Amino acid sequence: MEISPKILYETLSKKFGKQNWWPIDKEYHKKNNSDPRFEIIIGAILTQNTAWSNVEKALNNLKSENIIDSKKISDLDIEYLKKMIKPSGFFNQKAKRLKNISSHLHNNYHDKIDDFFNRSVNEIRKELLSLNGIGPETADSILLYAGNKPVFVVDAYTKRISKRLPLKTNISYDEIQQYFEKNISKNYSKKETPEIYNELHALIVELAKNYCKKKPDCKKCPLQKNCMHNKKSF
DNA sequence: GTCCAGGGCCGTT
DNA sequence: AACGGCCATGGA
Repeated sequence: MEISPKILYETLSKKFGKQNWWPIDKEYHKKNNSDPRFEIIIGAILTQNTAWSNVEKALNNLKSENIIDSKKISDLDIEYLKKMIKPSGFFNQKAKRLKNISSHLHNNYHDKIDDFFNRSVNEIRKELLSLNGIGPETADSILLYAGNKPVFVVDAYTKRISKRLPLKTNISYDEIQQYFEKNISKNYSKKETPEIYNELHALIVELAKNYCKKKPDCKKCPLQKNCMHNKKSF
């Protein structure tokens, strides 16, 4: 059976249900009158090539000191910040990256995340990519999950699945992204695309963690009928 | 002990 | 343009 991003989304959402990304502690932000979008920005950097369970430990350390805040992080002693985020790994470079984007938001937008996001996707994306430590996936995660922009996030899992199924796309970041966005925007209304991108990326992560692993577990995979990966003819 | 995780940078070819 | 080494912790 022919596979497309649309079929992928329908099949996976039937199998796994709603994913409710980005995982966010809403109670914390209500209590502290802080902006959950900034927690997403921080989390997007901390989770670079890192298991989310480790990111949660780092985020909890920051929350216990109530420093999920762009001004506070840009003022914070970097050695102290390293200690706080240590469980998330790569803490030397990540501490720099966190201070980097925090001071950018503080200096240029006076910590007003609304002003940062209230522009065109292209403008925001270019600005994010210009910051050291923010590549395409981190930028797009911030755009989609914090900014609610219609941007599909490509990660290592998406590349792996695209290659195995295979989907009719090359494996570069931009080509896969355009392929998904073209197909989804063709099949759904403009209003619902951010939500579809949100779910689909999270569903792909779920699929890759449980079935389409490095060593694939194809026996009960929900895409077995669509996938050519372990078929003899392929 | 080994492998892997919701990447990105930098140097080499 | 493409590729490899590097960054680091914690759970399986």
